Amino acid sequence: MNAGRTARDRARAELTREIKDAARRQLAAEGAERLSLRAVSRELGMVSSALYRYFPSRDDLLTALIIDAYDALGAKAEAAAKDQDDPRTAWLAVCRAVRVWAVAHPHEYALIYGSPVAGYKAPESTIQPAGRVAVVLLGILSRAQDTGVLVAPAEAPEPLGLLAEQLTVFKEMAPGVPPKVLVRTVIAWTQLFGMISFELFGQLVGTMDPADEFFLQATDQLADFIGLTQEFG
Amino acid sequence: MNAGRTARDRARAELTREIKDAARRQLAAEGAERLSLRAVSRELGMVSSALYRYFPSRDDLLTALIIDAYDALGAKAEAAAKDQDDPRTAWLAVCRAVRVWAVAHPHEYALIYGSPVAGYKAPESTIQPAGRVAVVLLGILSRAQDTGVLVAPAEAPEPLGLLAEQLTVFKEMAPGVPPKVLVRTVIAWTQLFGMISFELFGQLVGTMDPADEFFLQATDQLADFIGLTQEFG
DNA sequence: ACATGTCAAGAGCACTGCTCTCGATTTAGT
DNA sequence: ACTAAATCGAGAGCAGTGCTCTTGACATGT
Repeated sequence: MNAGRTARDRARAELTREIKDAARRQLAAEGAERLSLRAVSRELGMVSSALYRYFPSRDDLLTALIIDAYDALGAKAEAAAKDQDDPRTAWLAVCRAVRVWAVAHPHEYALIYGSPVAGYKAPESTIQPAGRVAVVLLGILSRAQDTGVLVAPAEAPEPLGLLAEQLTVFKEMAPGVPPKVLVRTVIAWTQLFGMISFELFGQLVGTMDPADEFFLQATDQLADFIGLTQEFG
Repeated sequence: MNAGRTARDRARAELTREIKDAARRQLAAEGAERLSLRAVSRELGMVSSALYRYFPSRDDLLTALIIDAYDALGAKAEAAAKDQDDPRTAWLAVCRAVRVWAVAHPHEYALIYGSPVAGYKAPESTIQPAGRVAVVLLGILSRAQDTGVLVAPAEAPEPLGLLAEQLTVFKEMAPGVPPKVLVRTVIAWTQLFGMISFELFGQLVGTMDPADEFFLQATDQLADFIGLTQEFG
């Protein structure tokens, strides 16, 4: 049973990886819709039907790519956060890292944050990797709270009713952070990806393109909005 | 030359409309990727090749649907703005109208604000309709400025350099509105569609779903963020 | 050495977008 | 009113797609 022991197991793992690599290359070149099993098989010099031994369907191959993309982005976000001590700097670094990854892998970004692929239902296995960036952001908030550099904005209203209930998931991930800050964090979270999507999907062309300065300005203001104070030397 | 005079012209206009309607039905049922010319032709009881007399390619049909979608959304936004006197109320009404339309037409929303269709390059003709919602929002800002209910936030930094230059387009559409407010408007603009995209594309499932209360809360705070003050009875 | 499970290959089905040709019909110019 | 041009739907056909099923070769564990 030992994983990867027999030659067959090793060959299988290797080929699975090669298929995903080829698929990623196609994804980058053509986009998700034009990802074709036959083209992948052609690139690998095998027959299309053989791919079905490794991925039961095109959707399963897509799922694998989606999970890999979430994980790659999540890893970048985690790395960016770890490099910084000051929570506000960490926040900005994570925002920047997410954008850098997105710009470098636009098709993979579109795969996970763009419109859902037609007829494709995201399986359970994708939701955990999908949450990694949010976990990082909440971790930063939590640390800021602990070190006293998080100052809940006075003008932010206290969330009530259903909205307060919906925060429970986040409360557990960032204990001690005031609910009003959590709401603003969710706002900032959707804002972060909203900006990147607009940039990558061409909505900013003719106005805020290139978006570097706008992005810096926006994430900085969002840090204020959340209540992440500047640290003093 | 008189448009729509001959029987042929009328028949052509009619059929063009029917093709788009059928395509929209397919879009709603299956999504953009699965929009098939053959299926449309089947629904209309004609042969697939005949469709090419009306739309030179599948992409051209998509373009027509995209423009129609932008126009439909733009019309809703304009109507929502016209119904309100108070700028802040108008702002909230437009945000709400955009979301209502998006929820009612998720596939059309995905078509215009989701990931670009593979291999599809948006033609010039789409950029004017694409700007309608932004024009409405800037109009509200401009009116707020004129009536004195727009109070530029003191803590917002003054945009400099490239960022200040990129605002020129918006300055013309909303004369008199301070640059710092324009930057925040763009932030709010990306935020609005970021939230809706997250909601429609399933990123909020398990947390802020349903997103009604969150959306209300967010748009309200965004109004503050921009500087749209509450009006007093 | 043998039965078992796994593998790539190939043929085939029902689709797709798109092109071209073919007559039929309608329009526009004289 | 007659004719030439433009337009139309139909049909065949090409190259591509995802996917299924069968076949024969190979490696695996006993």
